[in-house]
Amino acid sequence: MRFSKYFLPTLKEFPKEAKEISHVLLLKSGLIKPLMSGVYEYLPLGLRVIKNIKAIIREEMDRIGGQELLLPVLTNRELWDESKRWDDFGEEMFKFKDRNKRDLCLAPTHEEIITDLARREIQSYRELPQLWYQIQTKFRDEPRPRGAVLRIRQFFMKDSYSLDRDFEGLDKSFEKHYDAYTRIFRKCGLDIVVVGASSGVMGGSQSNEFMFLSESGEDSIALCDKCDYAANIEVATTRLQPICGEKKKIKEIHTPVVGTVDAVSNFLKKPKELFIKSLLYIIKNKPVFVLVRGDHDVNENKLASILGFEFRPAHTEEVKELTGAEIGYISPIGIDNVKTYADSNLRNSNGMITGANKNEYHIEGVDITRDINIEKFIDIITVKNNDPCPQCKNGTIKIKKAIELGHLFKLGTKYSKSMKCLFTDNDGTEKPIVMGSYGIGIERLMAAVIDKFHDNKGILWPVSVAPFLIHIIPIDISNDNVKETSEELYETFLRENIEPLIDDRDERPGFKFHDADLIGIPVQIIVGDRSLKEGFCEIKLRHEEKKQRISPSEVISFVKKLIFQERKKYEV
RNA sequence: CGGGGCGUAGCGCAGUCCGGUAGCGCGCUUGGUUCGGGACCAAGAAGUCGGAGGUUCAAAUCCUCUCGCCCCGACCA
Repeated sequence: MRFSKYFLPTLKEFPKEAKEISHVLLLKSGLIKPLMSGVYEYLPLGLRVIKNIKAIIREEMDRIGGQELLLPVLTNRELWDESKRWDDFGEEMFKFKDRNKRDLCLAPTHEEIITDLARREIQSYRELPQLWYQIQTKFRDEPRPRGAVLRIRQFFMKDSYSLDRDFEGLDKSFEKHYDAYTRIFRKCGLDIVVVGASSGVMGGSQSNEFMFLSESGEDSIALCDKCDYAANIEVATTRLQPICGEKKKIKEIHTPVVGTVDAVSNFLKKPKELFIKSLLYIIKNKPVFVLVRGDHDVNENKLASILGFEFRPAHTEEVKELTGAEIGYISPIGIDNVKTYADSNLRNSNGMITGANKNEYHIEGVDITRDINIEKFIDIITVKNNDPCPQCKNGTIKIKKAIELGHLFKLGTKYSKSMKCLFTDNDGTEKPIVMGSYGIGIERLMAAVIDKFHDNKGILWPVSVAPFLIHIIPIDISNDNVKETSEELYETFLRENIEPLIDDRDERPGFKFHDADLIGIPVQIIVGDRSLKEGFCEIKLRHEEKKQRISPSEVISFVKKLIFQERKKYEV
């Protein structure tokens, strides 16, 4: 490709709207352009990267027996009503009506479409298992798109769906994907942490996320510093030492400060873990107390999965009406008609402090078993940095930011049951197909690669996804010697089926070097009059400082060797 | 949805407080000089001042409404 003809609008200045490094470099190096909030145009250079990423994914999906297909993006409401997800997705779905006033939506994912296809076409256990995948555009009306392609409303996703006869089959399909994903991300040069995760609106049992550690990430994950424990903060647990204070009688104490744990603990000069934080929720129109230790917060994601999605924090007035006190001075003590759930870590604690249900008063000496009627102890807190690991003896949890690149779900029979996707097993009975669903966000993957491979001048593409492998930089094209040599190299590489980018623009060297470093093509071949007179070109890897002097006739074989070596780094 | 910021030439911005009919840098066009890390000189082209309404002799500037974008939070496979 000739730079002079290439549509590659690099920016000279830093786009100030961009905060995350991947966002900055995607815009600055002319890979993408914004059209509207959360929707981007993929320019030629960016599309090349996306194609390479897709190729890696296809290779690995095919390797595990995946069959690529293409599904509609435009879908009808009826399908989504069957799984109840027309409502569950809610506003996040792009919904509209056709000319006949029929409800349609742009598919945010394709479980329903796959399930519908399978129920129409799969009849017998003999036709199972199947592993179907698609790489295509999906739509989600995100409340807040952010970080360029980190969270967008129209995006490419590789989604695969496994159809199995039983749960053992599902386990196998799941394992296959686990391996394929590991290979895919390794080929892209990314280190990945696999974490246990919540399945949310997808449903199903086991769910694993493939996380790329990055400060740009929107997810928080809990990692143990001693063992392999890793979980999304939405589901991460801990095992705190129970607080066993002195057994004493409960006693009211005056606390004339704002009713936050922070303020009261400061006022009483008592550590926060001695407090029981009482929160009042309304679950299915009924008030419920939720108790957590003062130094931790409730995890509403856990709350939802245990107590159901229909919940909300109680309003100030409701709290006052029920307890007679402001939020901050409340507790279940003395309030018998409200169910109370406590975090498991509060089990057996005593000598605790909690609200007195009277403004500016707390109670001390609380023994949770003796003084509070607990309906059930449940895992309900958000894990914090330095909490003890729930899995090993002496590990400590560290919280890290991460970008979710892939997600594996064991859907089980959620969709096949509700949509009657049945097959006849060898015993003659009809059974629901056991399903799994496995996604990878393509643009996020691209952003993650940039996040990992960049320096202060620009991107350093790994050869596995690089838009071009070779960037020929003639220093001065008005010099015949330079021009001829670089053109000859260009033509030769083309004949070798390696398409280089050649900067044939009549620009000054510095200008070209800056663009070259910005767009980050792995191998730079610098052709200048000065060095040609001494009989060589300069070869430089973008990610290394050193330049190597190679005579023009040996450039081709030298560069091919270089590329071969670079490729090895990303082989699996 | 809450908080903050911003819409003026292709890009980045000044001008808005205090109203007088639009400017700077980069880029672009033409000519020339240059040419190993974002060159220089000269001449030029290019703007519904996001949109609508209002106040005024006069609005980028004041008022009302509205559309959009970005960032933080809430939310979110």
